[in-house]
Amino acid sequence: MRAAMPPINTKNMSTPLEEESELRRGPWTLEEDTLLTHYIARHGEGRWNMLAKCAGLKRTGKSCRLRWLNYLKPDIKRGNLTPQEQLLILELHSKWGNRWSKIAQHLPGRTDNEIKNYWRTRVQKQARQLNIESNSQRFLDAVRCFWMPRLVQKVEQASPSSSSSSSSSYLKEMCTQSSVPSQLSSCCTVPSFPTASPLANKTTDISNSSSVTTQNICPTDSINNISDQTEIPQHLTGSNVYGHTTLDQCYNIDSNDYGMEGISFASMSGVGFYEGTPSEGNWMCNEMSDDLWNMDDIWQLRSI
DNA sequence: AACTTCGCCAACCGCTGGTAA
DNA sequence: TTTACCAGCGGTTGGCGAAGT
Repeated sequence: MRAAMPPINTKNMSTPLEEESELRRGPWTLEEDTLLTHYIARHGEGRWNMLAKCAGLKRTGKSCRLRWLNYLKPDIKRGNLTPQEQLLILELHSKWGNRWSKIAQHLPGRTDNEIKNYWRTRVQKQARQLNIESNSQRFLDAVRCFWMPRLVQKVEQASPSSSSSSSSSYLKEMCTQSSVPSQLSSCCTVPSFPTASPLANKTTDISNSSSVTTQNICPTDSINNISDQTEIPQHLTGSNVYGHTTLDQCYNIDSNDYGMEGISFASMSGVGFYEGTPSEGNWMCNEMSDDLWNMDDIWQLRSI
């Protein structure tokens, strides 16, 4: 956690109007944090504009609210997102799109800002590296076929105490820990990767691989059944999500092609998804910095 | 050691919807 | 019904530290 610093940058320079009203901007100081925290402890949150004045803060109500919700609130969780949380974000984003606050409601202690930042810095980075739009169906497919199984795997690895070998039990646990309803618990089993060492033939067209057993990963119904009192726009759900086919399709990891039917190398090649040899920087083999979605990692899984 | 680039994330901005007057 | 205000949301910016050269 970065310590709050006094405003020193130009962004914090007050305009004449702001000087007149003495409104402060930029990073919060410890003193301001204390003022806000103590005031809310005594009077509760809400009515932010009034709160800002009454607490003696030279901040807008909006600024106070943001500071409280994203930083000072006692139940804010700090540190990296767990694989469970990442998985949940990917799932819920595929369902709801950029509804950050809505997604955050299912990740206790995490803020919409944090999730939004995660998406922008981690997820969209992968999209950039794959040279595809982060909201495209291709990217969605890639997320489901590679990243999510990887996360499920991580969840499994992180929970060795569980007696069940099925990822669904871990996800049940995950759903129990978070506020996600248990409907999600029926989803997500991991594809069993072949045991042959993958690293020797990274350039092999994996659509030719044949020894993967079929298992389902996160049926859409499970996600769709997440309790949701509000209407979900049609374009964000099911068959119309991102203007494409149903979410279910890619969840079926086919025994012959890793569930790659929607993300085949042939279909990728047309958009630069897979072109040339590993040394040419194609998406399979370039050095992705994010170990959560590194094809080397994915290949290594096959030898587990 | 100095400089540059990159990634993270706190905070701001503009917009929207709800509500009270 | 209209207007003004407020809370909340999602998009964007920019500072800082880490990593790379």
